[in-house]
Amino acid sequence: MGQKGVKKALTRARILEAASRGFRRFGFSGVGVDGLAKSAGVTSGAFYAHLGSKQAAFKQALEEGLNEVIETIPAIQQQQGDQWVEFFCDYYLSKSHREDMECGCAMASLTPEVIRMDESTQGVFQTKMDEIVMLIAQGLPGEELEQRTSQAWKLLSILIGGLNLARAVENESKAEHLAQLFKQSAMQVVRG
Amino acid sequence: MGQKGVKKALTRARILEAASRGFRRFGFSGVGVDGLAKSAGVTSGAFYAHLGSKQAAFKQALEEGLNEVIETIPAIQQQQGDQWVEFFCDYYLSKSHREDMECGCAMASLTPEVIRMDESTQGVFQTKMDEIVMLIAQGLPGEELEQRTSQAWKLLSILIGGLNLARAVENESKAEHLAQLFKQSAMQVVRG
DNA sequence: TATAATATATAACGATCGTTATATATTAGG
DNA sequence: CCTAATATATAACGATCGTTATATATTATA
Repeated sequence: MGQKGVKKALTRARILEAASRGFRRFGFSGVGVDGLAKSAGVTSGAFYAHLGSKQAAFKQALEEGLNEVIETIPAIQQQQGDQWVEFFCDYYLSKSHREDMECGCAMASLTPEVIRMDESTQGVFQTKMDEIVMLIAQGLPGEELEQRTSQAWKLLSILIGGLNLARAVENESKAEHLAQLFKQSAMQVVRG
Repeated sequence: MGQKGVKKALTRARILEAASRGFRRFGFSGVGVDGLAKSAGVTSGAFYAHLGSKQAAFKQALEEGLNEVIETIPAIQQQQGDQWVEFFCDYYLSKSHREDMECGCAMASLTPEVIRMDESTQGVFQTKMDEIVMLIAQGLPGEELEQRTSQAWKLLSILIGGLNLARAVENESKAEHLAQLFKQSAMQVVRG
């Protein structure tokens, strides 16, 4: 294959990245294939050649977006040590993350979309979320894995719900205030 | 005015109700004006005569949906007494509520949509959410109102995030398991 | 360099989008 | 009953929707 295959893979990655950003920012129905292709610097022909269909593109964008979380969490755990949860919550509810839907965490922006998707796409979501929860649980203090898994799910519900709530609030200082509250709430879950 | 005005108001209510259900189920961009009008038993002409535009319809549907919450919470508080929070959480994360996006709580289904709306619509959201939080805070135990207000916001982030997460999970028994977890988490917030 | 294979663009499809203008029922007031 | 007002339906607008078929570049191989 050689250079050609590499270039093709790069183009596919660029289109998928653009689709991923578009879906996060505008939602599945809020953006069209032409728009997604255009923001990747190609036309719809290339979009379909690489990703198959809009639905298939969403599924792949979802998978890629959750994979990003799966790669990020261990990195944070290693970098931050015992304080990783606080660091993670801080980042998750930070102003910059609140303001950047397009490049923000796929869990927060795509979960409401997944609800309306077909079984197969929901299957991808479920598999990847289980993986994410496992990684979080492994990094939590405590003995019983089951309890740490429960804590991880609780943590996610607070972070996802909290980020969406804070994002929906127009007033910036109010959003910041809420973010602080939700961080407290998240940390409380971890402490038992 | 008489009978004519009454009939008009009823028609408007029917169209708004249909719009509200459609937006909750499919999202703002996931459903069209023709579809909303049809499910109200009218055509787009009547839709525009009564609600003005699709955006305006969303705004009014949002307001009506949050008003429903504002009416429901005091009713539950009065009916259930001290146990009202548990009852509320139970209902909020119940199977029937999970399965019924169309008639379910507007906070959960519309918050992700509000993020993408204009400032004016976000203003409606903010005003109504403040009212809801106030009602919840008034019904919580504890002395300081500020702390109870904080608890109310935390409660909402868990319920909204939790409901969306549980809804996105295809496996029913897993969804039920998560719902139980999120209920625990919600109750923990209230207990301090 | 000629040819085969592949990657992308272009063009078109019918369908639906949100919206407006106009036509047609229906009702209220004289 | 007739007429004015009002409520709703119909029809059309240009735009965009997701998708497919075809044309055109570009590249690899021989």
